[in-house]
Amino acid sequence: MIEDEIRAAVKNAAAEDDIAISDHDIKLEHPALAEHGDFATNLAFLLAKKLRRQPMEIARSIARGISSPLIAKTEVAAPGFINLWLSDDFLKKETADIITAGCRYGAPQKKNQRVLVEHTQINPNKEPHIGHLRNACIGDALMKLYHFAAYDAKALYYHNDVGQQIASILLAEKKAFVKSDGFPTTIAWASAAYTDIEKRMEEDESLKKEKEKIQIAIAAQDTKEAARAEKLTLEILHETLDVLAKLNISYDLIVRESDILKGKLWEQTFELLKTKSAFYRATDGEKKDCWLIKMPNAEDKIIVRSNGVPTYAGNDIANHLWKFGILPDFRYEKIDWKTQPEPLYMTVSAGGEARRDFSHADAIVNVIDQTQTYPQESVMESLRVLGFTKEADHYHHVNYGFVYLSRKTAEQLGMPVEDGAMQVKISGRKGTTISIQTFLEKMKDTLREKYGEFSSLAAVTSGAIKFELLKYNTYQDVVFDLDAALDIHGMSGPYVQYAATRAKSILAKASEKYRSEKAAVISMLGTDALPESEKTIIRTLYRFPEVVTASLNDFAPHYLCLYLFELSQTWNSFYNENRIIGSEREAERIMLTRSVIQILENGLGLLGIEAPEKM
RNA sequence: GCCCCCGUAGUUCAACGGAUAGAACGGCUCACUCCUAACGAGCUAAUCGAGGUUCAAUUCCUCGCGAGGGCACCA
Repeated sequence: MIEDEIRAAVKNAAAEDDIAISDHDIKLEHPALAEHGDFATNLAFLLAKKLRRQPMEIARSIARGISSPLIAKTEVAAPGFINLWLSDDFLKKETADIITAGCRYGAPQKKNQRVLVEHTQINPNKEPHIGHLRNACIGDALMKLYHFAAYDAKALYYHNDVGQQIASILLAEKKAFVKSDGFPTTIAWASAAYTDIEKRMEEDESLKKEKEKIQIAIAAQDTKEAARAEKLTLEILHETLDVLAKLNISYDLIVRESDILKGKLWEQTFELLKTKSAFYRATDGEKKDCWLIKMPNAEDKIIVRSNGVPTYAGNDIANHLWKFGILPDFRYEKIDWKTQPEPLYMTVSAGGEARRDFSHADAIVNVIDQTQTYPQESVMESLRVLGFTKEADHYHHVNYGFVYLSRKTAEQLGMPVEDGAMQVKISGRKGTTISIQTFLEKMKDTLREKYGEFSSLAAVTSGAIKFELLKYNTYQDVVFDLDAALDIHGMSGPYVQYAATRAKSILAKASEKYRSEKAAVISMLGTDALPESEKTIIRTLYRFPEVVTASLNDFAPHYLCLYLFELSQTWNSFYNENRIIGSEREAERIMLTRSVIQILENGLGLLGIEAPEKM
């Protein structure tokens, strides 16, 4: 990459000056102001103390020695920055590279590592809402980034089919206080029935007891309750995945919690843990007879209840030991639900086939909301306690914040809004929840009202919602505003999509002779100096690979959103001021247009967003 | 009480310890016979407070204030 070459040039210059530095010392940044160059380094400041010399003097002396065909100009700026300008040759070559590399441009170096990305994992008693969708979008974007970097990445969906909320739903089904007819989907019914039965149980002890019986029956497996739980939760899961499939979000493997139980993964985990002193049994007090894991920075976490049943954290430790290939593998069965892209696998406890590609992970990424940081840390700590420190270090909890709805959006969706509230929290209990389906329909209606029916309506809706959910720091709570998401004027998916569409439209009109890759490369490498307006675009284009790498390293898809928006702005501004077809630099500008389209497509693709031909 | 996260224009968000804190929306202007105007240009306005570390702090440390979350034998 360009940065490595610049580092080498700086290093050589320093060496000439008898200053030994490693690549690691040279921090490069893109200055905020164009007048400070394309790259800047603060190297002189870092060396000043060590060398007992003035930063300015060091900077001058190093800058003098910098020589590279990539660098056109070097300047020293007070109080000691070294500023570098890229050469036209580099900018031209890079633009040509974008066209030759095509959809692979920006891909980080190949890593032969397996990453398991667990995301979405919605409990089957909840209708998927926009908060779940944020999770799915983050997970899916990370998956695409990993695939782009040629990791062996798999998307896992953890299917919780034995929890106590399943027992509640089974009870609700048996009692039929809420009839299933009248609900469009099983999940819509389950969600409503669950809320209803939970309320009733608060007032009725006998219902509670009945539920506990069901729960024990489910846990025992091999019972009719367990069979019903399996069937019903799979039906709900199927519906959930259908909704996500409509947004092109898909998975490779469904891990069923029931299979963790059937495979006795917990029992094996328990035996391992018991050999460690940081895992202990409380002998008195409130937590008498519970097994806990010592937490260095928090209260010790209960892993096994006093009745001997593991908590969720316990099963999750087992789950992760499996992921790293420490515990024996599951069996797998291919499932075909027609609506998801194949192949989609599911764990099974018996039958099926053996596969080695779903465990033995080099790294784990769990997209799980912020409230679960403590249990996640307990899983990580357990790995450490068991001596799997390398695995614990490669365990990443990508936490993300709540999605609130803006007051206006909540009102548009007909949700109850408290007086004076600027934002509305999604809560099943308060009745302020809204399904992804309903949300998407509302967005489509809004677009139809504004622009009428058009071919890319679905792509724009999907792009709008994904971009809006991905454009923020994951760990921040965000306020979702429907109009902002759809606003072509703002920092939105449609804005970026529109920029791509307009560029594509130019290409479609361009003369045939400019369309080939060869023509592109030749024209870009011409000898004329690049006009400033074109340079501005290329200066944004060549940063794409850096942004991809940073997004991946920081688990931060929002870097890509910010970048794509900036590129779109730069492009729109250029488009507005400069004629492309028919200009004296027609060939070069058409090729520039091609590069812009390529980057927008590559970048949007990583976010799971289409760049439509027409809008 | 302990732990975590957050506090930046009126609003929603950026900013790897760097140079004049960026955008977007809103408001106020301008522009629009021209490759998709669903575009573009300009103006407006902000780092919660007090110390400290540093050549340099929105960023790191300490304290305070404010908001959210966690500290379940729920998941």
